[in-house]
Amino acid sequence: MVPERPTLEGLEERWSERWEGEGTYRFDRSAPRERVFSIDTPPPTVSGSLHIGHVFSYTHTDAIARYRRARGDEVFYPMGWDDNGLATERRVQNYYGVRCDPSLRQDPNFVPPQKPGPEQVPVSRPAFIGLCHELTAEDERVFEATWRRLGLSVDWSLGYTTISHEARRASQRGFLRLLAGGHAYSTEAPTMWDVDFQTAVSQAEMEDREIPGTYYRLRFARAGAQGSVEIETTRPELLGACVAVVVHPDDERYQPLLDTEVLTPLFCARVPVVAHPLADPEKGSGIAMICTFGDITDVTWWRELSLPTRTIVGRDGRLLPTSWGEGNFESEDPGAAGAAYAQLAGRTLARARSRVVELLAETGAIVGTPRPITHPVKFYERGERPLEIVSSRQWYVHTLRLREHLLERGHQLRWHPSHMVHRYEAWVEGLNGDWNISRQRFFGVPFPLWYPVGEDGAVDHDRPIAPDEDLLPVDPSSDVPPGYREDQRNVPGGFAADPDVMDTWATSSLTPQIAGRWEDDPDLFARVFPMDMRPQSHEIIRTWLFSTVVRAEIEHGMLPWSDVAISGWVLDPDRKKMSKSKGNVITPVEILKEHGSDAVRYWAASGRPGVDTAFDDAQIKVGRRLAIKILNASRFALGRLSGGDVPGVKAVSVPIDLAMLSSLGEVLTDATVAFESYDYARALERTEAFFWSFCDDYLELVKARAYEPAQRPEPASARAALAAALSVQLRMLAPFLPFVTEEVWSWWHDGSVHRAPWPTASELPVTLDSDGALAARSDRTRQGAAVLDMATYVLGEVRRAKTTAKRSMRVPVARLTVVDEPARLSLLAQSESDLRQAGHILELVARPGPRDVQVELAPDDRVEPTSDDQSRSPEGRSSP
RNA sequence: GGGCGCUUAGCUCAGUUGGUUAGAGCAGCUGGCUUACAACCAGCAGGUCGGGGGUUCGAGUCCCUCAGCGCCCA
Repeated sequence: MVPERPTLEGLEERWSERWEGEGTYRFDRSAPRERVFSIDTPPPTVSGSLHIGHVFSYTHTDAIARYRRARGDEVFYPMGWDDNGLATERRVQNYYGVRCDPSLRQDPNFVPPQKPGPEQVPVSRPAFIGLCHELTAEDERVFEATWRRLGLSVDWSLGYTTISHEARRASQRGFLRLLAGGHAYSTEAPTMWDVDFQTAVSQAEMEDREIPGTYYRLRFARAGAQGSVEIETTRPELLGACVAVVVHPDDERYQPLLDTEVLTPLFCARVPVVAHPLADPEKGSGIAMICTFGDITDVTWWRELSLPTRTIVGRDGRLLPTSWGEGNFESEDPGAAGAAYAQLAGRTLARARSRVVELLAETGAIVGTPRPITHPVKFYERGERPLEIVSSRQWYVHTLRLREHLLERGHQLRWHPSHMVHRYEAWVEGLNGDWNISRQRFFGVPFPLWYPVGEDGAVDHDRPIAPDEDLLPVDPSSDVPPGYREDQRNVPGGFAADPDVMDTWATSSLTPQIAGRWEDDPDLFARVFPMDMRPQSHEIIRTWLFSTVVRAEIEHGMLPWSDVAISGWVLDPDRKKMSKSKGNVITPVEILKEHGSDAVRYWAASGRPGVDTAFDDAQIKVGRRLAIKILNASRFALGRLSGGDVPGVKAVSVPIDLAMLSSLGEVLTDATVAFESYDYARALERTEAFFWSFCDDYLELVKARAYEPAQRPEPASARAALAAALSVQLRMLAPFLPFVTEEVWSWWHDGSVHRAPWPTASELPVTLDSDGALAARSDRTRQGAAVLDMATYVLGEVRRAKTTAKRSMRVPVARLTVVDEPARLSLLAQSESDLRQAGHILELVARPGPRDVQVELAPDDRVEPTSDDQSRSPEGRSSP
C-alpha cells in the first residue's frame, strides 16, 4: 500500500520497535563459521556522554554490517559498554557526593545520599562499587535508546559490559593464564604516577604537554678541587634527590670534570659527574642533574648507569621525611642538610620548590635570574598535574620481547585505510617498557591474587596465591584464598589481598573474548573468533588495538580479527577538534530528532574511511532531501504498478529502459567492490549519484509512457524497469538510510529490506562474464545505454532553451531540429516518443551534419492558471 | 626532531593503472507551481588542481623540492 502523502516523521520509533519485535538483526548462532561475519564493536564509555563522533563512526560500522547481512552473512554484531575505571568512579563521586574508603566495613543498611553534600561521604568499597553498577545501568539505558534511534543493526541480546560477572571472569582468567605462561610479572620499579588520581599510569595513557617552566642555574662546588660548575634545572625541589650529574660524552667543555665529583648545594651530597649520550649539550648549560626521578630520562640514566636512588617524593606528591647522613642520603654536612630539608619535608612539590629557591638564594647558590621557558612534560591524559615518578610494586605484561611478533601481526592485518598501519608500527617500534597493567583504583577488575604474609608481617610478593579458574571471578579483598580463613587476613602467618585492579585496557583488550563468551560458551566462541572486523578510531591504535593484538597473540597465537576499519574524528565546522572545554560539542540526540536519523547517517556515511570530517549541517539537510526524494520517487514508481502486480524484469524490452538498468548494473558493481574493501562512502556516493539522475532524467523521460494502459508492451516495459530499478536501489541504499528504505519496501514487500539479499547483476538484463563479474554490455544493452545518454543530451538542450527563454518547462516545442552523426540520430529515433512527451515536442527533425540542436518554442501565449488548475494542486504546494 | 596524512570552484569533497574540454553537492545568480516531489524542478556562473622543478607524445594523477595545515610519536 502506497500512502497518499508519505512522510519521514515517526519512522525511527515505528521501525526500531518493529525490528526489535521481529528480531530482524538477531544473530543466528547455528550458522556455520564460514557464514559468520563478526564485529568487535567498540564499547563506549557509558559514564562519558555520547557525542556526535560516536554517531559518525558507529554509522560506518553499521553500514558495513548491513551490507554483510545482505550478502548472506550471519552478522555477529554485539554492543558492549565500557563502564569500569576512572570515568565511572568520578561520576559516582560527583553524582552521589561519596568517596570510596576501602578501610570501611560494608554497612548492610547503606543508603546513598540523595544529593551530594558539601563534604564527600566515605563509603565502603562494596557500597561504592554498588553505586557504580547502579549508575552505569542507568547510563546504558540512555545510550541504548540513542543507538536504537540511530538505527544500529545491533543484536541487543548479545550485549556485554566490561565490569560484568562474565567480563570479570574472562579478565581474571586471562590474567591467570598470563601468569601461568610467564607473560606477566610483578616488580618494584619506577612508575609514572598521578598524584591527584593516586594511581599508576601506563605509557599508553601518557601524553606530552607544552607547559611553562623556569630554568634555575645552580652552582655546584667541586669536591676536593677548586671551582664550581653551573647546572640548569627546572626542578630545584628535587635537589635532595640528585644522585649524579651528567654530560654528553663528546662535550669538550666538561671533559675535565668526568669521573670527578661535585657537591650538591644545601645538602652537600657528593655526586659523580657521568657521561651519557642522552645528555643534550644544547639544553641549559649542557650539564644536568640526575634525580630519583624527575622524568623518564632520569629513569634511563639510573638504569643504564647503575646509579643509587634517593627517593624524596611520596605518592601524595609531598616530600618524604629523610635522614641525612644515613643510608643512601649521604652528606658531607648532615647537620646542614637535615636543617635545610626539615623546611621542605611534608610540603607539596610546588611549595617545596619555592622554599628551595629561597634557601638557594640565601646561600648564593643561584646564578643569575631564573629563565622562563616552555617545555614538554608528561601528563596522564585525563590529569591536570604533571606525572611524578615513584617506585612501587606493579604488574607488567611482557611486551618488549614480543615486539617482532607484534610488528609481523600488524602487517598481517588488513587496514582500512591502509596507511593507518604506520601508527601501529611507530607505536610498537617506540615501546620503551613493558605494559603496566596495575591501577590503584576500586571500580575495576581486581587482580585475582593473594600473597602469603610471613611470620614477620612482610608480604611475600614472590609467591602469589591464585584461585582455581572455576572459582572466578573473585574479589580478593572479600574472598579468602584456598587453605586460609578470613581471620588470617593481613596478620602474620596469614595472607594479604592484592590491593589493585587491572588497567582498563587489560579488560578492553579482551573484547573479542568477552563478546564471544570465551570458555563460557566454546561453541559460540568457535563460530565468532577470530573476528572479521575491528572498527575504531585512530587515536586508540596504541591502546585498544595494540593491547587486543597482544592478548590474542599470547592467548591464541593469532590475530583477533582480519580487518580493522579506522574512522576519523568529527571536527567542528571550523575544523577544530571538538571538546567540552571549547564548548563546541554537539549532542547527538538533538541532532537526530531535528533532522531525522537517516539524514544524519547520510552525513556520517559521506565521511571517507579514516578521514577527519567537519560537522556539516548542510550535508545533513542534503541527506534529508535524499530521504524525502526516495519516498516521493518510490510513490511515483509504485503508483504505476496496479494492485501489487509487479511485472518481472523480462518484460523490459524498450531500449531506453534497458539502458537505465544497464547503467544501474555498473553502479551496482562499483558499489559492491567498494563495500568489499570497506569503502562505504564510495558505495554511497555512486549509488546516490545514480539515484538523482534516475529521478531527474529517466523518470521524466518514461513518465508519460508509464501512465499508459498496461496491456501494451511499451508501458509494461517502463513499469517493469521502474520496479526492478527501485528494488535494486532501495537495497543499495538500505545500509545508509535504513528507515526510509524499510518504509518504502514495506509498501510492496512482506519481509524487511534489511533481510533482503544484496542485488546482483543477474537481476538486471545484463550479461555476466565467466568470472561472474559484470562484463562489457551485450550488444543490446550497449546500444541501450547510448540511447539513454542521447535522450538525456537532447532533453538537456530542450530544457536549456526553455530556461534561457524564461519559459515554463511545460511550454511546447514547435519544432526541434537535431543535427548529428547518423549513428547518434538512429539512437535518437529509439527514444523519440519518450523524448517528445517529456519535452512537449510537437515536431522533431533529425538530419545529419555537424552536431547542433535547435529548439523553436511555441509562441508565448501563456494564460494565467484558472482556479480549477489550482484546486488540483496538492496541499502545501502554494508558497507561504 | 622523526613519521603519516592533507592542500582541486566561495564552502564540503570526488577524481581508480598517467589519456577528450578537471566533476558533484552546498551556497550564489536567473527562471519555472511541471497530475511523485515547491521540503520540488530547470538553467547559469564559478577552478593557472598550494609554489617551483623534473620524467613523458601527454601530469590533478608519477618523481624531486619548497611552503602551509592537521595528526601521531619523541
